[in-house]
Amino acid sequence: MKLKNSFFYTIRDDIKDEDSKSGNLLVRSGFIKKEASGVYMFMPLGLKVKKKIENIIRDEMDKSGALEVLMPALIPDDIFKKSGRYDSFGKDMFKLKDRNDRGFCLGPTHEELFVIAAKEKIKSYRDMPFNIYQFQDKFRDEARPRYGLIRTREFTMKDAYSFDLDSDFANGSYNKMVTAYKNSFDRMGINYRIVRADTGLMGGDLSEEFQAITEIGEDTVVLCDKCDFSSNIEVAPVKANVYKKEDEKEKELVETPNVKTIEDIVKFLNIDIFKTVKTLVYKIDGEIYFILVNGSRELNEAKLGKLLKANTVELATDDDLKKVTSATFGSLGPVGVDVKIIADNEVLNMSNFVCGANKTGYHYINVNLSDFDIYLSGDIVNIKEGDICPKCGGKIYFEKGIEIGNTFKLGTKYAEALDLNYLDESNNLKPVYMGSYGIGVARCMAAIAEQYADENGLVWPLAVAPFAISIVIINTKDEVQTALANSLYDKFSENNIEVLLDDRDERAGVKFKDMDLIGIPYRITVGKKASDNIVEFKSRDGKINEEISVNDILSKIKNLIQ
RNA sequence: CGGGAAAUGGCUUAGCUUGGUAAAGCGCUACGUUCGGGACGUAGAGAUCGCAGGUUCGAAUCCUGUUUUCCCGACCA
Repeated sequence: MKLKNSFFYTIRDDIKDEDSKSGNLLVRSGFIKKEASGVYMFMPLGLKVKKKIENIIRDEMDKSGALEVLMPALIPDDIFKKSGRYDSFGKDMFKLKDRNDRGFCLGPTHEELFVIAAKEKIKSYRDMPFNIYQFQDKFRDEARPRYGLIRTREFTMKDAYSFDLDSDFANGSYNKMVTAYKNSFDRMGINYRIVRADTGLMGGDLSEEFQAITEIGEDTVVLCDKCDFSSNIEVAPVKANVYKKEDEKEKELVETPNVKTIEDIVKFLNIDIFKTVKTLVYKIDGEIYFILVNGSRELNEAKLGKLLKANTVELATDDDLKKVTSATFGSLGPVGVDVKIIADNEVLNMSNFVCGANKTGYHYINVNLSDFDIYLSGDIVNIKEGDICPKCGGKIYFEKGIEIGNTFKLGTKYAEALDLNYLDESNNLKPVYMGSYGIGVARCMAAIAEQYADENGLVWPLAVAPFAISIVIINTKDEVQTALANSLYDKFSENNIEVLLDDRDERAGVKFKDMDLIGIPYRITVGKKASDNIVEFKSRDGKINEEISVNDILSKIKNLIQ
């Protein structure tokens, strides 16, 4: 590509309303442009990077034996009604009607369609295993698009689906995909961790996420400083602190005016936060519960929901609370209330603790488990930094992550909902075991931009860079320079090396700044020494900066890019 | 969906408190001087100030509504 007279632009100023590093740089460098919240155009260089990422993934998918297909984005809504996900997606689904008033949606995901496709083939146990995948734009009307390409409403996803006879075969297919994913992300140069995750809307038996480690990630990745434990915080098991058992004292009512929060009570009574119990009020499937956690802990609603096998878990309102006690938030506790009480495991280890007295402005001190009844207990809190690793006893720390890939063992959930069965050797009808596997293509692009950028702009790893080399002509009026630069351009092109020629009539500084901003890995500068057949060779990461003879340049670059 | 902020030439912003129909830098056009890390001078083009109402002799500015965008949170494969 030659820049003169081409569709190429950069923007000098920071972009208003594009605060993330990757979003800002990708827009400034002219790779993408925002059209609406969470909706982006891909410009020539941006599209090139996107395609590179897709091709790496495609290559690894093909190597794993999967076959590429393409499903429609426009999908009749009744198949989502049949699987039950029409309602569970709710407002996140873009819904529309055709001219005959038939309901359609823009596909938020494609499990249902792939099941229908698979039915065409699967009749007998001889028809499996296989894995089919696609690159397809997904549409989700996100409540809050953000961070440039990281959370958008239309995005390209590589989604794959495996079909197997039973759980063991399904595990084999699953592991193949994990390998393909590792290879893909390694080739892109992404720093990532594989973490255990919640199965969420997809359902199924197991979910793992590939989390790119960045400063602005949406997810909290839980890691151990000693072992390879890694988990999304939403499912990280917590090893409850064990406290020294004290002799039980008699509980005592104390006046605590204006004490609302745990911090207030810790200050007011001058006690250790670990001696306090926080009481939260939740409405779970319509019923009010008091939830007890140690004062230092944060409740995990997903864990709570799972413990009760509940469909809806929501914070109770003031009105809900009035039905069970006259006390207000800040003075609630488990003693003397006619409400089911759910306690975190850690609370079971506590004694002589402090909690609200269900009388506004009062707390109890020296409360013990014998002072109230616990309906149910379990692990219902978030792990926190400094906690003991549930696997090895090391120390837990957090990183922020962007979910770039996700793998699910779906089991028979979709096969049963959508009647995907096969006949086994003994002529028994059995449900198919599925797996589903997604990679967010543009998220990978954003994650790489986040991980590799510096103060001058983007720094693409070679594998995903829009071009391997840029050639800058210092003085376009100098015929020697122009001729040399063009001959180098032709030579690289002939050797299938992707090259960008900056032949614009701009001052040298402008071109240098632009080449840095768009992050081309290698740059050749054709300047004063062109007449001596000498050019400069520089790498974007700063590791190489030298003068080199044009006779050596091709072999040098071939060596670098293999 | 809760909380916060913002919307003014292509981009980034000033002006708004205390109403008098728009300003700067960058970018763009022309000419000249420059020319190895986002040059400088001169002269230009380019904005019904998000939209709709209202108050007023007069609204970018005050009031009401509305739309859009970003940030924090909730939600989220």
